[in-house]
Amino acid sequence: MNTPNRDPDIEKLVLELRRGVITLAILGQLSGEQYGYSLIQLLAEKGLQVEQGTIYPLLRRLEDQGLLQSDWRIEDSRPRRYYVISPRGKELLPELKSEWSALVQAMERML
Amino acid sequence: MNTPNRDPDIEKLVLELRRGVITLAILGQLSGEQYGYSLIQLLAEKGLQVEQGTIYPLLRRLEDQGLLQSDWRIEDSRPRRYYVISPRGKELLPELKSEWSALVQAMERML
DNA sequence: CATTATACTGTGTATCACACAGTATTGTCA
DNA sequence: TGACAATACTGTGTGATACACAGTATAATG
Repeated sequence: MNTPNRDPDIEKLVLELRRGVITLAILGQLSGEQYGYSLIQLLAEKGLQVEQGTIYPLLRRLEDQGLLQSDWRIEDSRPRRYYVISPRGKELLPELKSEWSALVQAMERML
Repeated sequence: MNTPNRDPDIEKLVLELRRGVITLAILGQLSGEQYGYSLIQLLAEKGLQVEQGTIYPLLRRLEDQGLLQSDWRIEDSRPRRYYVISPRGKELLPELKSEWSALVQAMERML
């Protein structure tokens, strides 16, 4: 993975760009249930590449912070930990969204 | 400073959102010369609050990385360190911009 | 002449994305 | 059937970095 053949300077900057956004993306997508692996694929589909080593710890962290809920379930075959946004998360999401669009607008004024 | 009376959880998340963007904003604004203090005000005008403790180290770091150039000058009264984008920075900026809009678009699909 | 605004230099800390390593199960297809 | 890829997770370590906090010093303003 890791978008090859690209200037490593750019790579680092882009990584920092993406950084904060990942949490917002996850909260936005977890109105419906997802487990880690499916979430990675979902985000990739929408154009956001995120590593396993990023997603899994992040999901646990967000659950610790009370923004997500999870339960460990054995459907189908493999056991999977399913995550959904929590009430607290639902409460914060719109505010985060509006902060995001404020940021996007500020950037539009600057670029 | 520090946008008062706001949920500290949100504050932390917004901070992470803003994080990577600051570099992009600075590069975008330094087509014209600025010194640290004036840059802070310029960004604030456009809607991006950044602390002194963020800007000054960041400017030095970006110069170390070769994205900015500076010279120390005594105009008017006080001595000031003036920064401009470097050739290298000019080279990377468009690529960073397009990564940014890709990110914005991905977010639009998700929110 | 005291206070505020200007303008900078540090040091320290917490957060966090990702690298890397490891485990185990379930297809798939030759 | 047996190797290999895909699926699905846990865990540790590292590097980057925004901001807090502290300090210095000059200029403008009342």
